[in-house]
Amino acid sequence: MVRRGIEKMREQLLGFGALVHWDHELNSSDPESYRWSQWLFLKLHQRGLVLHDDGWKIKITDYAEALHSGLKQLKWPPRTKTLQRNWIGRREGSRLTLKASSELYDGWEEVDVFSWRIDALAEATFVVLSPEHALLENIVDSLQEEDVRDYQERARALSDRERLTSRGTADGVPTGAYVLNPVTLNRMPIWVSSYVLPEIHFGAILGIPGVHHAHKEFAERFGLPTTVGRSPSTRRRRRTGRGRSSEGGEGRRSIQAVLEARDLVESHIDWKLHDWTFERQRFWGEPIPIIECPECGQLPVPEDQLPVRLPDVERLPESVDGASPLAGCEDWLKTSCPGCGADALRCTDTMPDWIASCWAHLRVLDPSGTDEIAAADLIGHWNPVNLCVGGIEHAELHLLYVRFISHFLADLGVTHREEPYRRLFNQGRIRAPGSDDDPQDGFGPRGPRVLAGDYLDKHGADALRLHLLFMGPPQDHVEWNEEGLRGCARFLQRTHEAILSRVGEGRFVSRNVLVAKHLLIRRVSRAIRNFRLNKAVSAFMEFVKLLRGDQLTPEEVDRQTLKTFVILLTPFAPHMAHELWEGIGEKGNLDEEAWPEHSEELLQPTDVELAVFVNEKLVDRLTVELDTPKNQIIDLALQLDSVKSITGGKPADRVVHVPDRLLKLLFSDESTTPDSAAEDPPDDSPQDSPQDSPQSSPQQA
RNA sequence: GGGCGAGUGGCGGAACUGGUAUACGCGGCGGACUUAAAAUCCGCUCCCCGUUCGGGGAUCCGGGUUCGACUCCCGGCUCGCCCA
Repeated sequence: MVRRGIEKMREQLLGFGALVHWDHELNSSDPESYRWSQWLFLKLHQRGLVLHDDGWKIKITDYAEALHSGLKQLKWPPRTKTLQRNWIGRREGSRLTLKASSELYDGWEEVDVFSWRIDALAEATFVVLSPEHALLENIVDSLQEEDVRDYQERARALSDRERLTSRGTADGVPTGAYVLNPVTLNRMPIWVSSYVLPEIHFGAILGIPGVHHAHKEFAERFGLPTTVGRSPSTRRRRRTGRGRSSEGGEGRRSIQAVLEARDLVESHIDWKLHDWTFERQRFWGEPIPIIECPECGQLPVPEDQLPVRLPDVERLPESVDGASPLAGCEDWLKTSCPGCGADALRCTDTMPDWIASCWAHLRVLDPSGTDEIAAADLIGHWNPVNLCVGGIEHAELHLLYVRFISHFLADLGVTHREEPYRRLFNQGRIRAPGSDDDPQDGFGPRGPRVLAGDYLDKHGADALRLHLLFMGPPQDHVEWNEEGLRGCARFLQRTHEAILSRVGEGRFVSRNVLVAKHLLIRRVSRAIRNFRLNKAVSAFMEFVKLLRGDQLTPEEVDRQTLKTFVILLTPFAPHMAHELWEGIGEKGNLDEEAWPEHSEELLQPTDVELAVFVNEKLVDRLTVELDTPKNQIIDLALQLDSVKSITGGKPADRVVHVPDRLLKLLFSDESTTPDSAAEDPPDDSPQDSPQDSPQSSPQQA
């Protein structure tokens, strides 16, 4: 089935005129290919980056700092970088160790909290723990114990999303326990709320209602104190949001120093990023190359025994109790321990599908090599990827994982660059109309599909390509519509006719044609550089329109212009371009033609048309030579009939001149509106016009 | 709930660093060719008022900065995307 899908895809790409290096094709379902996922796992395992407690995890958090700072050098869209940065969630602050106890509890427990506003510690009034917090085992007051148990039970049923969603209305229960505020020595009550996730901030939040709005809401809802009785000196600190003012900074440092001396606090960087859950219970994934031996425990599969293939099965085994279906493949499951040779079992978990795309950009360089992921010289030459094109939906996960693995491989010495993709472009998706209305009905996971093949047959590959590009800026999501497709097909026909009918007609090249040609080169090249391909298509359309219009005769369009046009068109409509290339009698290989360059000098006009404004009104246009001095332009403008009819030939009170663009003549009210001037009260308004001349009746011109 | 982004004609969208809003295409209307239709070609097409000239109003809404704002700032509304 996979093979059939690939065939189909390949057929469509060919039909679409896509240029693909087929000898670099990578099929991640091929064991010889997915062995590299397993190889990678073994390397991570070797370096101690694989964790196994509740499940398999990869310690991506070891690379948090590198992934955060590595973003700086990348030429990526700013918003994608922001998404990454937020996802990694670096926050500098302090880890504070507090003493916790309760009425009936004998002694003190320690609890760590994170805060980036330790300077406001004196204003802290409560602490909230996540329901999973270990401290809850010990110190919950017996009166509250049942409530807390219930609450923990309920929280377990919620997804992280549901827990975070409740922020504004976060619920919670008191524990009856308290911590001591080391500055004020006040007892601060400990609460439990599902809003606090166990991975973040040590699973404990220090409630400072005076600083954090959300804390204030929480405190008010449950009748917790929002201020401290006395007013500590730190209250003076201004609310500067980020706490970047020198005042706040100093306050923070001094308190920090005092607490540090008492060993209660230390600088800490908190990350939102958490370790990568690296297991799935699916059949279709790379098996995690681990063998469980009753004697030796978990051992990695030796590298020379890779790949661990998926078993050949007629039908998928049922998955029992949420275990992987692989647990039902007995022959596959049973193996021998690589350590002692005894009977042992394979790990039945498979890897997440993100993993293959973490190394694919290296493997495609050398997909048939058997000894290494790719030959070192090829990696040296091609890595990192110059440009990666992918949807914005990959901004967090894929791009984070591939960067992590790339950093890791650089540490291993496999590559010499940490970052995998130097440049990134996020293209949008094309959605079928009404995607959100009926998301059921066996459509794809992203809504109903639009099948390229249907349209290829109808109007041809070139028309479809142009239409796809012309629908909108490539970085935006657009809704599919077929309407414009005919327009593109029509454009191609007109182009065909326009070019071929001019073969052999040209006698010379006029300046107009030359300018149009260079303008086209500039527009198309720029559009490609900026990924605004829709604008390139517009440029072609305008050029063909000009060619066919009355303004140009066939005699003034030389052969070189036709040739240039065809070269520019090639990446957009390759089939048409090749046909035209032959049609205009060119023999060479079109694909090897150099990309045309435009001349900025030639596009510099000798005359420019200025817009002439009187106050806010566009009144006329004035054609002058380039670089005509301002005074001269003003004189010319004042003599225009259109201007005189309004101003009566008076000089302007003020002039704004934007070279080569516009000239704006500003008059005070009285001089342009005779009626209102007459009605104006005698005492003069404080309008400060430079030349103070309220002659109230401008004559008609 | 959070993060991010976007709102321009009937529709997709142009507008370079704040400087003539609506390029290009679709759709619509009118015309040409045709026995007729399709296809093709030509013209018109932001809205309102007056016959053309013309006048007024429009870039989601409300403020601000500026001679000048789709563009910059503040507030609001709506929609979209993502959330291991």
